[in-house]
Amino acid sequence: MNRRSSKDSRQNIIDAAQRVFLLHGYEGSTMRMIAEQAGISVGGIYLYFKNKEELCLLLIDERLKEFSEKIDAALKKIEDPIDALREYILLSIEYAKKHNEFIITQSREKGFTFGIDIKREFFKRQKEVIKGIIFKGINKGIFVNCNIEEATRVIMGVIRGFVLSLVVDPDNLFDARQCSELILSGLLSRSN
Amino acid sequence: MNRRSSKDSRQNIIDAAQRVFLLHGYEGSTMRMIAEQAGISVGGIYLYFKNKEELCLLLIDERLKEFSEKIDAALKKIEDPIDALREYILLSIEYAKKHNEFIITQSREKGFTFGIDIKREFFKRQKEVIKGIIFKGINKGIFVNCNIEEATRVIMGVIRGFVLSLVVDPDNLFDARQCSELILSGLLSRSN
DNA sequence: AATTCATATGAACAGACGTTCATCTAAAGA
DNA sequence: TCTTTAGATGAACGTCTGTTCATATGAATT
Repeated sequence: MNRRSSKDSRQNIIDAAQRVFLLHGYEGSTMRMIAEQAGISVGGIYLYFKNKEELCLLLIDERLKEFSEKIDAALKKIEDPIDALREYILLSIEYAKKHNEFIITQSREKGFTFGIDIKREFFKRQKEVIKGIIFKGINKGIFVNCNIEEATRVIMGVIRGFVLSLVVDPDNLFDARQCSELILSGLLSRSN
Repeated sequence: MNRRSSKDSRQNIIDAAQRVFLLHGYEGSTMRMIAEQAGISVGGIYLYFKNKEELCLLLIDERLKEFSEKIDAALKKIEDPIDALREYILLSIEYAKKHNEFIITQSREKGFTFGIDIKREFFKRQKEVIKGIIFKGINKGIFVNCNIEEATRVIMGVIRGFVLSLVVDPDNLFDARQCSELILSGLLSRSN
């Protein structure tokens, strides 16, 4: 039992948990698995985290924040609403490929409460981002004057469709580019 | 301990399981819960079903078959590919509202691959149905000449997006009608 | 009434999991 | 060198779950 920096140990646990949750999901991951991956005892985890749930919630929070920052950074550099929306969809789908496990996490088993506040907050913010892009597009006369709320829901729904397809039918994923073009031409384009 | 018809008891268990899985998901449902709902002892369940997994798989199978039959019956009466596709999407989304618990099923050991063989078979058949509609539409000159495989993937992805939204963000569901119009106009329509 | 049959019961079992905590130990400080 | 500190250990605990199986019981038959 070597003495290690508590900072390192904490990070080791976090990294290990990320890997284990990714492979096995929340319920399928045990603290023993995570401990092994982290190279620390199972009791040692509780020196840093209150419990399994807190550990997972922290990861969810981090990942979703990370995504939001990525999006903000990317959109800051894009002026054209068409390019912005296209970029949003593509980034979303790319991110989903890596972190879908935190979106479809066990909400049902915990009575829809597990991480639900974090996710709701996240969805709310993403919704505002999309609405902002659409609104700007309409103002510039690029997009049709549509129901922004509804268009936003469709876009988010489509991205979620990709997420779920990753999980249940990974051999049949639609093309991210074609999908963004569908939304641009079918939902928002003035060329109709 | 009253004597009951074994047939009734079996059905009671199935009905109860359906209700419990719907509310709590697979992992969140215990055999004790199901037994209570069915009005039978927990050991009594094993007189009819081998185990929890078999009970759930049977339900998944039944529900997906039921849906397929509904779809087939409805499409049999529709000649126009536009109406057919529209009907397909609407029926899918309506059914998802009632039975999404069998599409997003997760177990501790198998994660989302629980029941995956049944689901794969189901997806395969639905894919053929959609492709059939698109193919007919193209032949009649109603739909654009597109990549049928990819169009099918997009359609299935969009429906899955609705399914997942039901679970993680039920307050923001897109409108089924608008969505089917999006697909019709943005993906397949010759009016572009 | 006694026996058989069909259905049911629920305590007990085995296993698994998250968590606790008495104990340990190496490193740092006095 | 001795004491303190910081970090770690892992067996044990309590709880829960799926499943088993010895036993029970009411209805039907003899």
